[in-house]
Amino acid sequence: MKKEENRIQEEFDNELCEAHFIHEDKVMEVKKIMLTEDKSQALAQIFKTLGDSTRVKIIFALMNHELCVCDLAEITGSSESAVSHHLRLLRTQKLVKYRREGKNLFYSLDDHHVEKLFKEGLEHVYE
Amino acid sequence: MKKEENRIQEEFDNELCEAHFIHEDKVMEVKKIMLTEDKSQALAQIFKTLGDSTRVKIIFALMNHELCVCDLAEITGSSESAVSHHLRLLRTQKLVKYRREGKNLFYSLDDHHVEKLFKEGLEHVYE
DNA sequence: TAAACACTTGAACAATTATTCATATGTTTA
DNA sequence: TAAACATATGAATAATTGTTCAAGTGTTTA
Repeated sequence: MKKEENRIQEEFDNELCEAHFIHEDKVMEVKKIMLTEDKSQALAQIFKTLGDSTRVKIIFALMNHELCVCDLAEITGSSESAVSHHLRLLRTQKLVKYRREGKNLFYSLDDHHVEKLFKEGLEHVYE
Repeated sequence: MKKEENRIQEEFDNELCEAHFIHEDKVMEVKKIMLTEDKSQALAQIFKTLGDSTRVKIIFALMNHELCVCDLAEITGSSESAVSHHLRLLRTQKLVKYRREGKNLFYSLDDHHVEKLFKEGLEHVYE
């Protein structure tokens, strides 16, 4: 993650030597349409969330069944605590939701947009 | 990343208390179709690669223009060295390629499958 | 109502990853 | 051929993240 100081330093650099960049026209053009810092980070965040093999397994499992934490622990081969931490992350990003039934919390997917993204990724893995 | 010892421990646990898991039927069913460890990690790896805002910017930029390292450094607002490290990662994963033209290396995308994935992610960000 | 159960949570630790810095490589230009 | 340039790279550091462990919450059951 980039620090504020760097951005300032870099803006300072720009003023001193604008002619330094090889393809100013292309750079300007790309800069015009470039994603904002917020969008870039939001996009990176989604991918980051899917970028862990335990969470990949959790999502794959939930694409097929509503499941409780200990089911997911068994399926993914991780501890219930680890799974619970992952589910918290997925929950705060609104990718999963849950309902309580007695002692169990049943988790399911809460974002079919991400499901589409996930399937697109799957296709890549299967060539 | 999960350690080998854990997997062994957990298989040991299974033998001792199989009846422990709440929804054996669902669990069995999901286990049957579950991604292999390799596929899960490969899938996680793709997402992980896209899960960094600097790389997001690099890919977005390259979707629009073939660009050299110092252009990308300017566009993303990171140092040339940092960009170069990111490009190496993208290169080893065959997401980008480059051609040399004099002193410059021009980078471009090398995997339109990932481009599709990226665009799918973009749609998510733009709601 | 106490014990058992399913799960959550915070803190600590370990592993991974991004960035920087210094140096190295390959190319062009003076 | 030396200097300048564009980029790559390895090592070091800093930040982030995944997992574990111990303790906590809410629910059911004996």
